Amino acid sequence: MESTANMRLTTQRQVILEELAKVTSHPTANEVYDMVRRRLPRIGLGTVYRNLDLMAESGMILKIEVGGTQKRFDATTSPHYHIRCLECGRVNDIDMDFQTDINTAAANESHYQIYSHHIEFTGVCPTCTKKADSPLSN
Amino acid sequence: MESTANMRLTTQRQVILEELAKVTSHPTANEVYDMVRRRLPRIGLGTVYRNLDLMAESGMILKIEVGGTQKRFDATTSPHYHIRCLECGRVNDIDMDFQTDINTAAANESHYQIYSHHIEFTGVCPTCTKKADSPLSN
DNA sequence: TTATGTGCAAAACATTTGCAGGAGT
DNA sequence: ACTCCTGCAAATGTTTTGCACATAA
Repeated sequence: MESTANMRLTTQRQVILEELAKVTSHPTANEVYDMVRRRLPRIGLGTVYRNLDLMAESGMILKIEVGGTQKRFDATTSPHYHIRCLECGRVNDIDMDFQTDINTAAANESHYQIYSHHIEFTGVCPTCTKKADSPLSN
Repeated sequence: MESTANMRLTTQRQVILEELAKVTSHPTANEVYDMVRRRLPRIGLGTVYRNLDLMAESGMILKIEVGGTQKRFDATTSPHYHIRCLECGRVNDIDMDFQTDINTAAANESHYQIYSHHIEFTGVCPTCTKKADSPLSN
């Protein structure tokens, strides 16, 4: 299930991975496409989607399913939580303790087999907070 | 921000709210549309989307932004968490303690103004677990 | 009466997919 | 060589929107 065995090392895949690793933001597929296109102008958006999904399935990267309209991707695969700005949609990491015991608590309350959990905080990022405070904003 | 003051009480809105309150599942806009259409065959999908969004903004219902491809809606507005089945996409409530102190922990780790948080568990629901166990599944 | 809401259809997005040709092993 | 992968474009699925008509207050 987490095998990279049959994955060819194509130029497109290398560049996608490199570009994703360069940033600490959590770009959408389209943002990755824009980044990669600067180096590979002929790459197709479909290829970016296909490869981001494949890499996420194989565990090389993380596909972040937070609120908002687009999925986001993250080269940091260790478990961590995210915070999303309600104004601009930006997503950042939250460096707090991983709640290891929370799955057990949930297992007691449901008949699901529980695999994992994710916490998403919502709020307003520093940049947007400044904008809202500024007298220029209206 | 949470005012229902200017919202007319139309038949469409009453029915949407009633149908949503009938179920404990967390239907997508399209599922609400199907439910409502049995009583109001001429209602438009756009009306359902518009009203679900308005009701969510006014706090009458909850718009659930979990993983998966569609947003979901919930007539239960008290704070609670959700679990999503990775096989069939179904979403259920998790009746566990609300982690009131978690926002403070996150506030210490970010410069965001934190409004709220949501926890989404992922796993396999009882129905899909049975299917996977069954010798008929392959 | 009149501002707001509705139905319908088209548009706007995000994502997936089919296929002919291209490239890694 | 032989599969797997890519670019391109079309298709799909979800949500939003413009507009003429309808309706709650």
